[in-house]
Amino acid sequence: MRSYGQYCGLAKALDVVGDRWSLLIVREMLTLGALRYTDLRDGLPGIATNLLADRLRELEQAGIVKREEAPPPVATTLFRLTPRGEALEPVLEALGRWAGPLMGALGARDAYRSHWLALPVRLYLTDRQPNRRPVTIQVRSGDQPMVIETVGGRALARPGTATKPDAVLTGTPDLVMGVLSGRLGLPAARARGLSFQGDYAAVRRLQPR
Amino acid sequence: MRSYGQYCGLAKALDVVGDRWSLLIVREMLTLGALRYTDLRDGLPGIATNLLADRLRELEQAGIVKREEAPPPVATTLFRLTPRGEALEPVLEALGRWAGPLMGALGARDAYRSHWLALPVRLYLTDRQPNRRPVTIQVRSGDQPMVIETVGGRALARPGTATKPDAVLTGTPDLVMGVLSGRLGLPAARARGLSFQGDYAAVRRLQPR
DNA sequence: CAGCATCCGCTTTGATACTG
DNA sequence: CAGTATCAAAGCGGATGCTG
Repeated sequence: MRSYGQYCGLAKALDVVGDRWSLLIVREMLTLGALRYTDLRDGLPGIATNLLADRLRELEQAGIVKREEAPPPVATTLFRLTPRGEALEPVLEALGRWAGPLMGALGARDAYRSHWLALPVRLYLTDRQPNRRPVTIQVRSGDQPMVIETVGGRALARPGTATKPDAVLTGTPDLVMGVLSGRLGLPAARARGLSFQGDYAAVRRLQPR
Repeated sequence: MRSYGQYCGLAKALDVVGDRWSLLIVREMLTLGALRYTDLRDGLPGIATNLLADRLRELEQAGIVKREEAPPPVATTLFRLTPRGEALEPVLEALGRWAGPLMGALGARDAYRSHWLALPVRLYLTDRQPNRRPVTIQVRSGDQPMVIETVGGRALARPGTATKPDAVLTGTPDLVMGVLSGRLGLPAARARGLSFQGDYAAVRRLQPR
């Protein structure tokens, strides 16, 4: 990106992360940690491969991303956020929170990856009964199953399958997100196609903050 | 901006405010309130006028900016943030905070407008002795004089001149910002060309949070 | 296959000139 | 004052090719 050439913090920040795709690349690594080039590409549907390579170079130059050689037997390149890159979390949080009202029904052209659930779950959901036993919720939406677990008053989502989840949500991501956030009641979500099994109270322990 | 086409809050937010210049336009209105087209242009050195017109239209469409007809005798168009636009403040705050380390010495090609001081002062400075009488600091840097005043434990900056300021800072914006933030000591700033008169303790009451 | 680089058409941006 | 018009340059998206 060309510099704005303004002595202003906001402009300087945008000089570095204001390029198209840059913050979404940060999102991927903030969500999943160290990633291979191809994993990044899969998590960023729509990006041109040369742009991904360009951005990774620029972010590396800016000290936001570092490149690691994975040890054998994998022997591949891994991309990971530096501490400076991780420090962008409050920025993504603020933007994501502001975007709340924009997350309506899933559009016909909207791509979705299951792991995109992890960031909002971690940043915006709390466990309103942190002293009871942890809750496990299985989500089936998108390209892979996800598990949401509560730990220490917070909620975390990771790819995987739970053995005995308290609840299972299956359906499009807008319905799943709607129910998890409490924005959408269970009957309304079911009417729109969500499949729900288990204990709804387990879901209601999660609360936006 | 073309949509990323991703069902993810961050991507949806960037669909709306990720365009080049958009957040800087928001900065201007968040800092100064309702503004005329030409005032906006003056506060955004480097923007092409057609781009400013385009962005204002897009931001208006997105419900972030509204257009007002100023009453006579002014009879001009004013642009102002809607509540939805003002809700972007935490985003600018997070980005600005992250940019701290990027605000080194003023670059040869960096433009500067005095009122850019207002946002960092309001968002990052507190009065560490809120119960004492308010402090007034005059800043002379850039295109117009600015006054910083403490009120209710916070600091505010506005264009203008104080009659009897506790301190007066004159010099390049990097030195002024350095001294105000405490990042730069007074002797070091003076050695680099800052002119300081008055009570340094008044400045030291301001503290980054 | 992972990790790019190159090429090409299209869109966006930037600089400047002009207008009601 | 508040834009529109025009045109060149840069950036982006998509396809494809190359290399270890």
